[in-house]
Amino acid sequence: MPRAVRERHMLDAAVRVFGRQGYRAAAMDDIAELAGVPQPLVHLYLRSKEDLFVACVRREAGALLAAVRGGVRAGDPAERQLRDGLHAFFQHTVRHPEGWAVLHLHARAQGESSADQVVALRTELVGLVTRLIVSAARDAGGASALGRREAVGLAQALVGAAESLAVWAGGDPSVTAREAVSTLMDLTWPGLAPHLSPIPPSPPHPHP
Amino acid sequence: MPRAVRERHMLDAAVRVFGRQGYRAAAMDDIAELAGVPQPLVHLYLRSKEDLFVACVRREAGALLAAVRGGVRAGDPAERQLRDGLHAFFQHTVRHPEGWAVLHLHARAQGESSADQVVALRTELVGLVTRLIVSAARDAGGASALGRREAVGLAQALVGAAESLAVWAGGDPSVTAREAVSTLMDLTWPGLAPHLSPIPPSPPHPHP
Amino acid sequence: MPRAVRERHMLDAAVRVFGRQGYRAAAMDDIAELAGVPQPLVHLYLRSKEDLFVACVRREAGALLAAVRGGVRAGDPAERQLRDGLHAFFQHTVRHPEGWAVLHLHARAQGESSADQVVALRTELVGLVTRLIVSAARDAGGASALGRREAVGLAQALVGAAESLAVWAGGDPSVTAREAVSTLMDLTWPGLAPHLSPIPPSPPHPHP
Amino acid sequence: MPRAVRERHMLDAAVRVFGRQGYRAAAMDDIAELAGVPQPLVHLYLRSKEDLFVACVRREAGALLAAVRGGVRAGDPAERQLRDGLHAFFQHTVRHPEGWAVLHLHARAQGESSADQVVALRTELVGLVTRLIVSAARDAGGASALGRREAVGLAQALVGAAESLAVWAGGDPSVTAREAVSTLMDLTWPGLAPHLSPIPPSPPHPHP
DNA sequence: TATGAATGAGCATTCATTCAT
DNA sequence: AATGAATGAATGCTCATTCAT
Repeated sequence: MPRAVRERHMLDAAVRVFGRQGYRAAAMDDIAELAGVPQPLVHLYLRSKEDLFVACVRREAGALLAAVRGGVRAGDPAERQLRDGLHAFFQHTVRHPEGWAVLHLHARAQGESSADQVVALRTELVGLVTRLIVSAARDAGGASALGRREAVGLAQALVGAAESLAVWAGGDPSVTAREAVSTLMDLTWPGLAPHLSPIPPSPPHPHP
Repeated sequence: MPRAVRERHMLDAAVRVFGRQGYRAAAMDDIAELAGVPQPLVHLYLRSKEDLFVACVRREAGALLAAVRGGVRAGDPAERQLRDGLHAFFQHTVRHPEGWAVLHLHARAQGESSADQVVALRTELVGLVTRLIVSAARDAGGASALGRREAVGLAQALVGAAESLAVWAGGDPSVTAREAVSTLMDLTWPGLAPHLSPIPPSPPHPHP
Repeated sequence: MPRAVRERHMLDAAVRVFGRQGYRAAAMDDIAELAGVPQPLVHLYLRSKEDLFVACVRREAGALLAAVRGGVRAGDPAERQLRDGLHAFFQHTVRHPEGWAVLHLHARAQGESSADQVVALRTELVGLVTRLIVSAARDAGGASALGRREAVGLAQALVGAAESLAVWAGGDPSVTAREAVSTLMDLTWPGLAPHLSPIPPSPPHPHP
Repeated sequence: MPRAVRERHMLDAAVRVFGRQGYRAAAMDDIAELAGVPQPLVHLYLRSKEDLFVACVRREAGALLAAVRGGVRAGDPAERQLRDGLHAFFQHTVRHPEGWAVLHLHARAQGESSADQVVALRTELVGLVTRLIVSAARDAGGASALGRREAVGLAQALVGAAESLAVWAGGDPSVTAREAVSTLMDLTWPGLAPHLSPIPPSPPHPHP
């Protein structure tokens, strides 16, 4: 069996165990057993428990980010991009609950190196949203003055709301990704739209 | 020294240590030392490490909830109540970073009993917001049909956004509680208002 | 059982195990078992394996040095002091073979801190002999020019010879401490005496 | 590359690593890496860690013995032979510090098989000196009765003194091999000479 | 009641050694 | 013959918890 695939098995197992038990409570023995390999092999491949954890976090962060990026088409209008990005986000977190738990629950509470990965992920996501807002606002002409700092604040709030809904959707199977998107867009698009479009779409929510 | 005050010292110390190190990494020795009591006394008063942790979570959750409740006046209009509640929330989390870390970072990741406390806290906060929305919507007449489930979703998103901004404000001293409130209200009030007022109050952002 | 005596038992056991197996081969478990205490207690009392080893070395070095010092009377003539010191040295090393093994065999080969203890012990012993030689030479008048460096060299050789004979005597029960003293004095006194007495001591130290 | 030379490289590396770290602390990995060969090859050639160590000890013991033997001319007078042998001894130990460390510091502290090699080396050296003394004494006629046992004792002391001076010279570059020889001869020759020369050669230190 | 002392269980990590090629 | 890969065994150490006073 090639090394790469063995290593992936180990990471899979590690994400599962770390996601369920947290860093300290997770035993290297359990991870090795779940991966079906002798425990020293885990050390041979991934050096130490901390390195293994950081590798998990990095992989899951990368996967989530890729999912979000992959769900968005660059040329689309801002609202479309936002909806698509959120949809991809919810779909990914719901489909990978342990990875999401590692990122959202455990990685921030453990050593610097793993927390940094999460900070980087958040920075990336916030940046994505911020860029979307800023560039759309620029297209909208000078109508509304929206500074960089304000945009970042809005993006922080948006990402936080999305995380919360991801947990909500993850814990209740009756909540679909699509519903989470609608909920979040209903709540925030009216506040966002005026900054992003030249003419207020005469009634913001046209209900004839 | 009366038992109650000794016990409070222990909880203070425990919140500090748990908040900084997390559940597993925190050593009972450290907590006892910081509290200035011999370590078996902690067991005598709080039974076990897990019980101690749950007690911390319960106390901090209660304090946060009390702060939010205390910041709101019942008769005020919905927007006022929301703003005041958020302000109290941000102020409390910023002023009690270790307690906030225990609640936000660690409590959800450790055993059922502590996670339950956080769920209860969230349920309470979400309920607060939900009741605000629902009752305001009821006052607004049948204008907009907003079901309980939709209201819960919105509240979840709102609370999540608030948590995110609390972390943001906690990590950057230049961000005031007031700015966090504005940011969140700017983002979400336009989406909320139509449901809460009889007449869509002359479009929130008047664009002639 | 008082702490001091428990700790001594641990050191006794440690000296035995370290003396027989060397530092790395010695297992903390073995030491604890031989001492009749649970293994974490050893860590509680003596912190770490290295600290335990250093404590052993320090104790054995101190004991050997005390034995040598205790065997010598300050006012006696140089030859008498040398004989008595050597006798005490051989007697002690033969009676405490494991302690001697720790000092002579293992302590110099392990970390700095333990090697330093041995260096200190040797420095002390060499200093003892050097002072004996130098002061006796001074008493002898300017007859023979014996510089400090030469005296140190002679002392180094003497101590080395003594160590070798200690191993010899330790390995062969038929060799008594007294015989080891005679052997070493026969070999070295004729070379030493001329430096230490004004007139080739028809009686070396005339006591009228 | 022929097997013999590969094997020598391994022994070279092993002596370096063993000399610096001691038996247990030395890792087969380090030795293999320093020798520039894959680690299983070391096992293939030298069977096991212990065998490798014994091979090192045997080689270094042989080299030291050869150096001493090579420094002495058989027909020379006893004093000359002793001086030359010591000179060769000091020169070799100073020039091969790691080999000397293996022999003097580590080999005696590890398993029987390596300790035996050191015993054999010492026996050889002691035998060399003993034969020198005994045969010179025999030449000297019955003047002094020097039994075998006495001769062995003297030789033990002499070799021990030499070892001590070797360490002294090894640790202080200002001490030359020649100075070490002088020091040791000054100390011991007066005690040795009477046994080795027909007529106590007009007392070594003339006492009228 | 309160405390100094003790202990049993668990865990990450290292290393010599051996397969499978 | 020679090597990359794998593994079983062992070890130092920490910590929550409980006695004995």
